[in-house]
Amino acid sequence: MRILIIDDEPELCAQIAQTLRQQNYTADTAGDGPAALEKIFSDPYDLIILDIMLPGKDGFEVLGELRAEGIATPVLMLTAKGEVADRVKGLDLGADDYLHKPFSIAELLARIRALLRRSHEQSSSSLVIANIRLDTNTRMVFLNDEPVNLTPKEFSLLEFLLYNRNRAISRFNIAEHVWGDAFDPFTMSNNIDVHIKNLRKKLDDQAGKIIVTVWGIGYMAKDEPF
Amino acid sequence: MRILIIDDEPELCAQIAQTLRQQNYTADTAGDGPAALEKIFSDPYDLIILDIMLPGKDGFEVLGELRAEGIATPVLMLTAKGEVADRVKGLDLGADDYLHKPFSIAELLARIRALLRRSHEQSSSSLVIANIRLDTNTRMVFLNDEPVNLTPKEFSLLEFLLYNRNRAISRFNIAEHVWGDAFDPFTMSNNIDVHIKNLRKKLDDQAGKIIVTVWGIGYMAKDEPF
DNA sequence: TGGCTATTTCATCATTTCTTCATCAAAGAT
DNA sequence: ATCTTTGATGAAGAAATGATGAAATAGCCA
Repeated sequence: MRILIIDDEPELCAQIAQTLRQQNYTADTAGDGPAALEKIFSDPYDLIILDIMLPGKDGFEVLGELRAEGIATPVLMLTAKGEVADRVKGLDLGADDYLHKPFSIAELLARIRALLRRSHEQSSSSLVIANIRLDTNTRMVFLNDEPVNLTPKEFSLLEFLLYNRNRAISRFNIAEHVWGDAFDPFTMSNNIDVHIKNLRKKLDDQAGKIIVTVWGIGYMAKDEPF
Repeated sequence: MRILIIDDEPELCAQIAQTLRQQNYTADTAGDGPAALEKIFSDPYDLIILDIMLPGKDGFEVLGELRAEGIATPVLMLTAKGEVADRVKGLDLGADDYLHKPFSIAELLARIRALLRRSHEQSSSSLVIANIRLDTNTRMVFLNDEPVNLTPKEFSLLEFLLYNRNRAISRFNIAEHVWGDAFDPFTMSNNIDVHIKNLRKKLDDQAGKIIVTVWGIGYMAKDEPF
């Protein structure tokens, strides 16, 4: 699950992002409206945490632009002001929930779970491809109904590939989603390739039948032998 | 057993919560309807203690929403008014029992036990895994039919793991369920790990055969050696 | 209060996972 | 066919995570 945190206090952003990553979400941050919108448009998120008070373009404007573009991602707004007027304004614009600063991390997590459940409640928690089944709830993966032991990174990587099945995914995209902010776009290492290799090995994907290499682009999880 | 107390008097909430924790329940509290619903939806409880008089959304509304969402958790309603009308209204919505304020703690505990017994009487009170048997009623644990002496926290932890057998459970999840509100998400201590260690020792789980470590996530109680 | 037990914290060690790097293999271009 | 670019692989060091023993603190009961 990808979550974007939009707040002008870097420490708060970092703290929330770190907590979310510990919960196995993929968390990105943005310090102002334009940066946030750019990230959202370039690749959609599952949830957006949006502070009302932002320099330049404020939270309401960001929310308004989002909805105007037809992006229906759930938005959890953070507010220091407790006025009803703000609340109403946000609701009109399509905010999904509110949280007043200061808040406890426990409460934030509870709201996030509630919003994600609400928006995803029709979807199953199992991603299946060929003889592989990945359960996003229990974080377990089965190969021919036998559990496979994946490391956290391997799991997230496979989850992301399956989530985008039959679509070629660039390494940059993978890094962005699976590693989030914690990834260095200038690294020369072939870190991702190594994880792909390990995944293939564990999934007995000897000929790269399931995780296909897309030359010059990246990788793809393939359903059918086309 | 997780119990949620919904009342707008913080002292009463705290007092009940403390009493329940002494009885080895996991008790959370909520001061108003929305906060309560949030908690209930984000993770179900075994019993809900609900005051009728709440600021904003009253107890009946909360109960109505719960049942509308298909949540069948037993609800014990607290009421200061003794009217028959209220009683009928609550029963229509699916309240399971009533208690008139002021009440004695002893009576509250008796009702709680009765409700929990009633809601769990069809299900067995024994959780068995490998050569370990845990009885949720008597709070006793047997290893090869020999009683094992577990502390309250150890028991709750094992109970929770067994209740979620063959599912990887995160430390956060464990903390949330076994410690409830009384847990600090920012603690740096490895408290849970220590309890796991002690459990393994007492259960003679030398190679971590029963309580398995799920790297990067948490722990899992494993049935079969797959 | 004092003594007992349970719980939490802390420091350290052990293990697993992640990243990097060097080298080899494969695909595409000329 | 050869060259260039891109991907695959094995191994080693770095980093992160978990296990453990012991000490400190908190909670309970007489």
